[in-house]
Amino acid sequence: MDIGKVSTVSRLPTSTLRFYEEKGLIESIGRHGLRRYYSPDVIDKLALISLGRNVGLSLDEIGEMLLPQGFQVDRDLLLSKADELDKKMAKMTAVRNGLRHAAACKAPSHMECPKFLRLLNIAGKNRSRPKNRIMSTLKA
Amino acid sequence: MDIGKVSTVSRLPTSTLRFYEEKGLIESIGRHGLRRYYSPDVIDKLALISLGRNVGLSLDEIGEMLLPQGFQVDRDLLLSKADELDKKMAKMTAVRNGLRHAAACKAPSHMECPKFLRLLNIAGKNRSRPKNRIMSTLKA
DNA sequence: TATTGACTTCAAGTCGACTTGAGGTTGTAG
DNA sequence: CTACAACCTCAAGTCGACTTGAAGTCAATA
Repeated sequence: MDIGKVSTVSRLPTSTLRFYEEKGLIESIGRHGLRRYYSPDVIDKLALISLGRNVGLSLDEIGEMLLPQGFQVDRDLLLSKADELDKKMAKMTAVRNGLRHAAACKAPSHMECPKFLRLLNIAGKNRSRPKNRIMSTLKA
Repeated sequence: MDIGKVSTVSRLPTSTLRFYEEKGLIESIGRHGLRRYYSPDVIDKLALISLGRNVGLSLDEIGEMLLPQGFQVDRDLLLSKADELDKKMAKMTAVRNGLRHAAACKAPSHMECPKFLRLLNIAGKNRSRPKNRIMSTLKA
């Protein structure tokens, strides 16, 4: 497939595909003249990358885990990423509960509502800021 | 408290505190000369902000929900953010499962392992890229 | 064969979330 | 009363993840 086809089926702009290739996340199977050609396999790989981005992994993190044949590398890394996801989900659950409570609670100030504070303090454990960066807005 | 105290207890640099103030996320209760003074309440608010950042909300999103007295604004917004968190957690669960499977599975290529693909396809539903941006690495 | 639209490269721009730096002010310990 | 650490402002820089733009190449259709 050429890059245009990959772009339409993956729903990613060609600029992003070139950028991913430059970063070593995907590779073309060759060129026809200047033009990149891709194996259809790239589609699944791109889906995996998008999924990773969607759950908050950086391109570098994804790159560490993603060899030509899918997720791989040392199993410990994979498992530790899985654990990180679990931790983050625990926090997200607390925040979600806090939001639902705030939406339901009649208290004038949530900062003084013990239930609200309790919900969020559970998650407040381990309150470190991320070392490098941000996360997608939950648009996804 | 002065900004230095807030910084040490919140574990956020003063530059971040000034930046948050500029964005309207927090406010000082006044000045002594040039120097900002804060009510102790700001600490909880900063904890809420950090928590929000940690689970992937942008400062703007947090700002929408965070009035002087904590989470507030229209309940529908709060509930829809809660729903977004649920959706993202569903994806994260799928990825986590995929990672654990990949770590355990002896198949040479996960891209051809039906179990792996099935795990991730669950999450592959609704595969759109976020409109604006990223998410913290899971350092937190 | 000439055009055109899809491709190419490379450099620079953008956005969110901060951080850093230069240059200035001030509350307080000595 | 002076030194100085801690504050201040404002502009510019950084980082990840892309996007945009200029300028060029080329395969396929008219």
